[in-house]
Amino acid sequence: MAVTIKDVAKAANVAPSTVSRVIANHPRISERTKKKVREAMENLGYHPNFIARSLANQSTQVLGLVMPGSTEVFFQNPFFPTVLRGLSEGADEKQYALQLTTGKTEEEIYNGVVQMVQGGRVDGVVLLYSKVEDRLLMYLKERNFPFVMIGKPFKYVEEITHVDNDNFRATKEVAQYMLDLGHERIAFIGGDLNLVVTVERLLGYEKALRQAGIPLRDDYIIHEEFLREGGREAVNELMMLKEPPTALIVVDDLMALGVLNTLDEMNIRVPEDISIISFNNVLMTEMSKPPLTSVDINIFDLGFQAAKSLIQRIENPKEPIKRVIVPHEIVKRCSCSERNE
Amino acid sequence: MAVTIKDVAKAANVAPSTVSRVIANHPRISERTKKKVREAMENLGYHPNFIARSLANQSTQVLGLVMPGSTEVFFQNPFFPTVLRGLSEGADEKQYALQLTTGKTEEEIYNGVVQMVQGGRVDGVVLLYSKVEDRLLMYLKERNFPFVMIGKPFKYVEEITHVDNDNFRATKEVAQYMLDLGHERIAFIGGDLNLVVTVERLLGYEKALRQAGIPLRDDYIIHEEFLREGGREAVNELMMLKEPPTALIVVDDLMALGVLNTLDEMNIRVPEDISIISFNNVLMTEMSKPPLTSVDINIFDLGFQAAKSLIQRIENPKEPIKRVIVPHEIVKRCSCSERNE
DNA sequence: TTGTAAGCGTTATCAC
DNA sequence: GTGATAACGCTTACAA
Repeated sequence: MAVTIKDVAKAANVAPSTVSRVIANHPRISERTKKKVREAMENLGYHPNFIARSLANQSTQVLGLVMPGSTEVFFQNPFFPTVLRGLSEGADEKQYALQLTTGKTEEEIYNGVVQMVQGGRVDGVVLLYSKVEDRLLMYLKERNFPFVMIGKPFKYVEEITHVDNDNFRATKEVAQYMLDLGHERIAFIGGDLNLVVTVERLLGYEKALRQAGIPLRDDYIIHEEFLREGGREAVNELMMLKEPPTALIVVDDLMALGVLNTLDEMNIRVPEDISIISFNNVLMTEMSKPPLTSVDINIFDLGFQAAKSLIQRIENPKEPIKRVIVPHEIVKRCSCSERNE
Repeated sequence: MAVTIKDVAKAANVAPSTVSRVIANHPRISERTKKKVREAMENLGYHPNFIARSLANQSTQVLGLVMPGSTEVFFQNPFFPTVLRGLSEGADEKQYALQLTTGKTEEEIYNGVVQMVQGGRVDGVVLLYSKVEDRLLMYLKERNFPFVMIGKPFKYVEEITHVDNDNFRATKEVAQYMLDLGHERIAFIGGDLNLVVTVERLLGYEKALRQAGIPLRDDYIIHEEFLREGGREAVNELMMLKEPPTALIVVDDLMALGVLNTLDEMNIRVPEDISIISFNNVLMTEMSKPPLTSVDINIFDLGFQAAKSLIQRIENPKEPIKRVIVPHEIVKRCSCSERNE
């Protein structure tokens, strides 16, 4: 059995409560006893028991991370490890630990989170996504349980602490960039329409075109659920059109890679024949052929800020709801060029 | 305040212990009381408190995951999310949760794990790597704390539960494959020499060449710590040689991608001028130009088996140490061809 | 079959 | 300043 606070107390000839106070660095404890107790702790190799502490405190110093339902797809995306690294650093700074939800289906995940929350395993929860329809979100909101969302809430924007890019503006800028290069036949290859990020980006794209007086075409807007394969599919559809686009806006680098591959097989050159821009700016964008122009959304920061916001929310529940917008930036590489007629 | 076992007891007109027994599905409880209690739980919306349970049981149903010191590099590798998915499924099956260690430096991680372990936060620990020299390993081993390693232990192979590929044999096969294609000038581009996997693969490579009667050349063996950049570096060195190799064995797909890029810049064609094979068979290998021949090491399974082995170890500490070897397979794509003189 | 009560390792509220 | 003691929510002998 491990050495407890009582053992230390005995060894140092004080009461357990005194030991507890020394650990907490309570102010009114004489330096002498502090030293005495600390020595005893050292000698016995004492380490505080988190579980007991959690029970007494009603707080665990653990943050729960919630993946979207389609774990398999999500895990494949370089977005995940990077945001995780950000979360990890943010949590670490304040001495919080990270716990993952497991579960493959949406149902399993929901139940897992409910257990986590009601079971008192975590002090707060990070939603790593934002869906249009989300039971879990409603659950957390109703309980008033501390949570933060990475992405923009579909509803209740003012009532939910979240960390996000301005995806609407980013995509508007991206479309404008293509317009400035002389493109007019600009297609949009989006992801799962249940994700708010897809919606936001689509709206930004539409806005830019509309402002430029270019009519929107349904056949230029495609949504694919899977990343790599999705890219292939989309290109196949678009290139069959009588008037194929000369520029593509792709909502994910991985998908863009699929696009690039398929285009290559079709002997369509990038950027000479068609321009491509995508989102996330993950490592691989540098290594593709040609290197992809991509919007850096600061994934690490998304995670880092989310952890910090959540912890703040946990520790100061009275403070007002916070929204953090992480800046983005178009990183120009070699996949876009002026339109050649 | 949340609803507790006592509230349920009151509502059902039984003692708290009875409620506890119902939860545990204790055999000698009458069906009638079971029903009564369950209804009360339902009505009150009762959820067991994991923390309290953990304290009473001295067990948390949580597994700790330990990253190698160089978190940043590790997170970038597609290996990580895949192994995590495997761990997640393995843990989920037995209703265990996953907790991550945070911390950037090796020192921070070490302390984090010690806290986790001594603080009773986790029932067992997964080491996601195997290093030649490892303080943490020694620490866990000395305490006899349940843990499992993904990779081959450098020492105490018989005494440590681990899940691994047969990397020695795999690399021998890979080298043999190159030999069979007529290559004799085969170079090896390895990773961090502190990782056992690098060592094992190097040994397999050497063995194959020696068996074929081909003298080992120091200048054909290169080790790089970082993945992408490492690939570039290595190619630069190798191609400067008077007798550059005609085949490359690269220990990581990501590194191989860097290799491919650099080669392309040098106008060296793959596989016409040089053949390449790498390890891990991550998604990107299919998408590179040309698609990479790679050794599938079943990363998901490594994680899955690790979780299962660890849980078994936790629940049956008496059982003998287990070693699981996950099979590998060379997935032939387009980056290797017969040697052209 | 069920109830009583001690215990898990802390923290926190009183006293002194 | 420090020491008793109750409390956190659950499990588990031991009784009944």
